[in-house]
Amino acid sequence: MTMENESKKKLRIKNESDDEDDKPLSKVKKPPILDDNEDSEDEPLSSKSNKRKGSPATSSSSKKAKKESKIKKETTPTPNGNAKIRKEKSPKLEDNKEAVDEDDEDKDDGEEEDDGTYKWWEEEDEDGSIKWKTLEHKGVLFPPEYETLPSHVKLYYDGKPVDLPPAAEEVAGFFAALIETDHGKNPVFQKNFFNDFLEVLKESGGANVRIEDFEKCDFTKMFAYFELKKEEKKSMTSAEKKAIKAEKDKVEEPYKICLLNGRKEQVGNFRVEPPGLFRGRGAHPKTGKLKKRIGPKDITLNLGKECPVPPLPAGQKWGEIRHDNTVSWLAMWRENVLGGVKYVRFAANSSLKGMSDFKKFEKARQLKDHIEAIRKDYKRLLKDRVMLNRQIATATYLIDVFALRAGGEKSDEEADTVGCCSLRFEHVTLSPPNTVIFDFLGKDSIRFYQEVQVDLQVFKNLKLFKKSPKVPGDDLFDRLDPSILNKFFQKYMPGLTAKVFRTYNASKTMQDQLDLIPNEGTVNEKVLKFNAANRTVAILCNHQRTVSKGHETAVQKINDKIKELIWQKIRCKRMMLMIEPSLKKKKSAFFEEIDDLTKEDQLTIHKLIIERETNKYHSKFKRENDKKKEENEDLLPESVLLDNLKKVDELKKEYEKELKSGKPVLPANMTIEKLEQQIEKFEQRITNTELQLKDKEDNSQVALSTSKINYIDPRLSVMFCKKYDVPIEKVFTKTLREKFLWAIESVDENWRF
DNA sequence: CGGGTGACTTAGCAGAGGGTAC
DNA sequence: GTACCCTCTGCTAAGTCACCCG
Repeated sequence: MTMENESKKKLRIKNESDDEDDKPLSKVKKPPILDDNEDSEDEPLSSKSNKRKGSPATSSSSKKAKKESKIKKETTPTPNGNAKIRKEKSPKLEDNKEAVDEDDEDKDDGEEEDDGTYKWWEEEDEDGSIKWKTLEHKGVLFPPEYETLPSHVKLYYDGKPVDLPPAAEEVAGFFAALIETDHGKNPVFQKNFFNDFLEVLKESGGANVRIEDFEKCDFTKMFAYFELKKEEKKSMTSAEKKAIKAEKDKVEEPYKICLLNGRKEQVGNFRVEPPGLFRGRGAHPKTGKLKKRIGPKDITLNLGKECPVPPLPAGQKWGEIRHDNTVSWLAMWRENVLGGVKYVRFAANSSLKGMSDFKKFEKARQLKDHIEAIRKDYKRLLKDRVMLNRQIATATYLIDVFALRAGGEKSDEEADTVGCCSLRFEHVTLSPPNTVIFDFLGKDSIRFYQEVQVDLQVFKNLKLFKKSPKVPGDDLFDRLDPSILNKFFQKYMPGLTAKVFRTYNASKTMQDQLDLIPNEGTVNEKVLKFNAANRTVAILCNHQRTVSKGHETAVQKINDKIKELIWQKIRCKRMMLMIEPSLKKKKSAFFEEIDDLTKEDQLTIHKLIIERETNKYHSKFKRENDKKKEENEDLLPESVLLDNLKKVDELKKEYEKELKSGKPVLPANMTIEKLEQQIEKFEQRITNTELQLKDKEDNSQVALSTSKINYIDPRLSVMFCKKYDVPIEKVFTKTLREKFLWAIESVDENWRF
């Protein structure tokens, strides 16, 4: 990995001198065309290539760009009434009001009277940089102290039991719990864990046995102990479980809510992350490293000046107390593995989060008014003679059409994943005339694989960007990074960045898909259609999930079910012919399928049925006898079971005969009409089951939730529900309903994205 | 003026919890 | 009532983007 990165860097440097190639392009005097309908601001675009070539700096672009966007803000016809849903003078709500909270259900009869919940979306919006006036909360909840294992549970080294100091035992335990998982089997994870483990062991005084080789460590006893504990927990009575839950709730309670400007709001992650082993995604070089325990001294609290500082046990102190009302976090600490900052924030249903969510979608909606111009421009710029402009245009195309992420640069301390700007030579394969194969790992090391047709000029450009001397490891967009791209976007619309395209295209796609759904059928059918629309969006955004363990068998089961239904149907048709042989000629199409199932197929189905029946009687017998045993009654004689099994045996014989003759036994009183009805029923069930199967298959690798939570404007879902008479619970879970309350309350069936 | 980093959104997964079939 | 399965929630890693500082 290091090697790769090394070579990447080298190649990049080499690239700079390869300017030769594009000189014909970049030398051209002509200013970037983008500006032709703007006044005359070409600098921001050429800034990076200027830098690369070390040309005399242009008078700082960023300030200008800022100024410019400000000017634009004023001149651009503001996207009108979109910004506010409803306006209201809404009083400041000086305290006392917060006495009412959770019981909003009963309260919302008179919604003009906004007691209960705070309807921020009906308020006048300020500039947004001040997040709060007062903020009061109880701080954070720390994980419990480590409890040492019973003395008989130990790590074994080279066959010998090891006495570990508690600190080291804890770390060993972190690993022991994972030995059966992919992480535990990952050599990088093992190595990183082991290094940190040895360190902790040394610091905590060492063990009775000298430990130096990971391979000689035996964690199985510890693992078994954890498994045992899990079992114990599972087999607790529900009363015990309830008691534990109640205790947990009680401890959590104070932390759950805070006071924001005097109003109650929920806190999100008030729990400090417990120590453990870092579980990086994909091929993360630091995966397995020890994530250290965080104490009060590591925590910075953020709250109002006048608010009481949450107390701590004697002798302990908070790391720092801040009163920063320009940020929306309540507490913060630095984490040791990546050196990043972790925050305690408001919950998703809080007004602050809701507001910024609303703004996000409004911004995306605003893009509607500019997208045409942007597309027109980038199509033109694809042929621009300035290399940078071509790269900007091509990247914009990829972001717009394939919903790629911006793709910022990453260090080699992280997994090697890419987005648009960081795409490399090897991630794109070109096949004339215009087929492109994308194959790379994106965010969370999720594979992006797509074989697509692109605009001819895009194809040519990609070819140009791959031109020798570029080789695998080189950046495709060697002039580009997200900040250049975003500066380009800001020219069209203030606040427009690469990620807005994803939101826009996702919501736009959803709107278009919903428009195609006819208002008919049952609620469940409509929900299925809704999910299908959702799935289109999820696919666009490449939201995946790993196929669940049981998926394969579940699919097999459904397939068996379908086969059996088909068999039943065919059987009915055969019976019809037994009653009325002349039908075969009269309705030949109808009877076409009667020989579709092979003997083997039929036999398999028979076997399945027989097996099922046998099991049924066995378990019935057992169940009834268990009950009798418990009630001290006489047990059923074996003969009861045997009688039932005899019935199964007769059925089996019947099937055997049927298989030979091709003729089922005709039940008494059977008529053509009855059979027709049955066939219809079977056909219905077959269609339903097939739909169910398709849904399952289609969904097995696609995660719908991510787009529903982050990309699809919730007002679309609300609109759908109102328009199609679908209860909102069918598309939003309880948490989502809370998160999207602002959307649920503010739109009707005519709303459009 | 560009690299680092703070603050925020977006992401998949594990485990809890709740519903359903037997 | 139990086993199983699927959905939902909580968790925390991994992105994006703006701003700050040397």
